[in-house]
Amino acid sequence: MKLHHNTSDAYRLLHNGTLAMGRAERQGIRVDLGYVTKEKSRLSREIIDKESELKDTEFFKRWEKSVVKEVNYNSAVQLGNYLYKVLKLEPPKLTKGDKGSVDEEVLNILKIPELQTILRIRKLKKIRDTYLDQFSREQIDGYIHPFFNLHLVRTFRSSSDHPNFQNIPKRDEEAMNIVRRALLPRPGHQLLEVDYSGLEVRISACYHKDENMLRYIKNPATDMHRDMMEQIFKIKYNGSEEHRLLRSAAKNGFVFPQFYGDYFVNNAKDMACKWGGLPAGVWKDDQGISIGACTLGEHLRKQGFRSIRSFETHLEKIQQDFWENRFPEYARWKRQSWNLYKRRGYVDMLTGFRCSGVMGKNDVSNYPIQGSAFHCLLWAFIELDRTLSMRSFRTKLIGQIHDAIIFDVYPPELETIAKLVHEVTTKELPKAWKWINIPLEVEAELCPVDASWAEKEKYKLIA
DNA sequence: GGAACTCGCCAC
DNA sequence: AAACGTGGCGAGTTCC
Repeated sequence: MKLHHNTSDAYRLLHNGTLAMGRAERQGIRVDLGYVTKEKSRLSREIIDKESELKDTEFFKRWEKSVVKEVNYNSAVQLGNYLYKVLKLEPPKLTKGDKGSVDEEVLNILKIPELQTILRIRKLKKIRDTYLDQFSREQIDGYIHPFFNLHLVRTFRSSSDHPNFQNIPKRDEEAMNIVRRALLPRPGHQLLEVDYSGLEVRISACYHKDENMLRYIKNPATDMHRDMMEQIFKIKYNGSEEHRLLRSAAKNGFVFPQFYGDYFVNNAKDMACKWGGLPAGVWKDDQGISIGACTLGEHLRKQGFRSIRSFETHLEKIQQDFWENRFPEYARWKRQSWNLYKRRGYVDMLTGFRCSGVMGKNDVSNYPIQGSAFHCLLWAFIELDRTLSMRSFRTKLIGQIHDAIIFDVYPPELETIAKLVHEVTTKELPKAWKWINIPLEVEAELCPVDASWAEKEKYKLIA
């Protein structure tokens, strides 16, 4: 596939973006090296403990007897052989290469206590070897300098490496705390993160201009994920913890995958496994969906769904309704883009970039949205970087995560910075790019002075 | 000893 | 008819 920055606007964005990224790269991010060293050895101690716990089991001794050389419990191949060939268990799920999978989901399903130990070790190793190790390896005088590449990604998004600053743990509480605790502001400064809310969904609306989608975006009283949750589970949203969980199942298990081009069969399976706590295997059969204790399963059973089949059929209808009635203009835009691509061999982005070459149906609609959503962030990043250097602020931009900017803030400048960021990201950008037909919103998080990136708190940019 | 592959897992 | 988009990186493995 080929990419072109075929307008001077697109060229300038890449040119100025590269310069701005370069400045952030040179600034770098401060690392607490003493902490990293101590934390790595603490993790190593726990790994050794768990290891001896594992090696002490009958499960492991049988494994040792089954192999000629030494057992490596970190090896997916060896674990797969042991579970599915020696112990002759039925693989609940296969990998892309058609072998028995041994990922986290599968190991949880198998209900073998020793596999929990392996999962624990995997997690600790991930934290130590992928994140903390990278920080100590890449740091120079106590600062890491992640690269932000603008020339590597098919969609004209960015990527980051050495170390990758764009995949630092966030959702897993423990991993998040351990890893982010290592990243600090400059002495006497504080870290600030500003995120665009729902940027890709909003940018998609700039392409398809779907009336119903525009209503959802423009009216803060409405919530498409809540509506989808009510439709899928046939209940009225009441804001309880349970209902919030079901809303997130609807959002991340149906709405977003549908936008990206997934379909109801996968949605049903995925929702059942991830939010219903159900083994993947049983979904192949026409088995009951109330196995185990699970919120989602409970609700579905109450609604009269007795099998995966019936839930699938239900989601099939919802999918139909989703594209035919809820977002018909979005669906039309997807079809039109695909037809246009088939005639011309390329798709253009609203930001002046062109993707051409062999693309799949989903790519044709996903690439322009993903790319130009990032370009919004990039435009704001360039503008803020320019203003901050021109006015000799001591606050610096130090990184970017697709729809978020990370600042190292000099506290006396905080209020000025907050106003400026809000102005540039939500007001100036739509003035510069007339095709933005929706309001843009940002959310911010701020760490206390001298506190690590683990200590983010919600922060209002404007009063 | 390195390239290229698979698998698993982190982010948006 | 077909069926989820973009990355980086570590460990294990195989091949040259």
